[in-house]
Amino acid sequence: MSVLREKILHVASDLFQTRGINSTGVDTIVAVAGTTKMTLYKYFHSKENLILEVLQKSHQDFENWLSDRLTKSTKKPAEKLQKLFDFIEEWVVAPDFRGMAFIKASAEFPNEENAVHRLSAEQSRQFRQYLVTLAADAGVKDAGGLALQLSLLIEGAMQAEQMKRGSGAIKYAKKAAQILITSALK
Amino acid sequence: MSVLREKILHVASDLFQTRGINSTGVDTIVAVAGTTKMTLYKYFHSKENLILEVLQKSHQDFENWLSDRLTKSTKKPAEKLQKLFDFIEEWVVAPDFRGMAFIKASAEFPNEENAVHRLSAEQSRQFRQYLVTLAADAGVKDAGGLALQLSLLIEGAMQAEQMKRGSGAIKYAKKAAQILITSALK
DNA sequence: TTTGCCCTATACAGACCTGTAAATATCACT
DNA sequence: AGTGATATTTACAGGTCTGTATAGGGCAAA
Repeated sequence: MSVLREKILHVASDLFQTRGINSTGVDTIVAVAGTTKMTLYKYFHSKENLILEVLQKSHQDFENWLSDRLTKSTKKPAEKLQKLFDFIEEWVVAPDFRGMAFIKASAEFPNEENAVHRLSAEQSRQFRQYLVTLAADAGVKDAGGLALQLSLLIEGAMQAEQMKRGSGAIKYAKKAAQILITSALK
Repeated sequence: MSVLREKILHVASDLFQTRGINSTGVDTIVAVAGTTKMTLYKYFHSKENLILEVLQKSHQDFENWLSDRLTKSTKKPAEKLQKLFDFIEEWVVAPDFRGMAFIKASAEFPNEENAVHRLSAEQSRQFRQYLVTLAADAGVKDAGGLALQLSLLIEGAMQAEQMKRGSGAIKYAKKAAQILITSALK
């Protein structure tokens, strides 16, 4: 894959998170990436297409990172659930954390028929599904229920942290998760 | 206050929620409201000003409604905390629910120095502060902690519900809240 | 040197955006 | 009838947006 293509993806991702998607023009993207619109439109045929690719990359990066981290930390399914929030916290307190991409995207494109909104909803569903397998492997009875609750805590904490850095939301989310997990395992 | 002024506020609030703030032009607002730009700019001197007023109105409407509902339901502080999620659910499942305004606004204006972002953050803080008093009155020791956790659940559930209506997120948020409240009261 | 390929530079079309100007219309009140 | 406040109409200025057209630069391989 072209180096320019990846550069554009990376720059666009950064600008979308820090300035908002609709407030970031393609002119700004190519200027920061050090290329021209012609090249951008060669690789991504429209801005909407670029947005969709940025979303997918962001989501994949996050899920890959989390999944790697979890599999390397322990092999016992029950412990994975316990470690989950440690890694989420690690992700959130990283200096380049800018919020969860699909949450912002769905806010900027509220129309349910819009392609960006649909992808965002799909990614949210996918992430929750990943939590379901974690919970099920750990022996939780209502895995779907616990996964949904944990996803609310995670997405809520990320939302809170990007709204006000250092709010400590993730710390309390972790404590809440501990209680909910313990309760669900009984 | 002028009837046209209120009409503009109402229409803008609706359009901002359903189409997004940046994607809604003032031309569209005045067309739907049945008036003209001149009138809009007489009452609200800029679009940013209009956005800020819409945000404040939305937030006040929500807090007034919730506060009224709670004070009328019971006088025992401990019961208020229990009833809280019943009313939140009632609010969320209403057919005209479109998500929490300040969450979307902060996503569309991520810059921390932006006036809209700052108001959103302030409203988020304000809502959490309201939960703190509820928890404190109910005799919770770490009222701030529980309030933060409940706010994560509420904002997460609202986010999930506006992303996909009828997701049942609020039901599981309620169950989680029950567990967290019980645990915090011990 | 020529061919082919990737990228750049620049300009532009057409649409939409916010905000304003100036003249006109409506209507209540005196 | 006349006055003043309020709202409408139409037009426009100046800017930004997405997407495209056109011409050329740089470089590797034949």
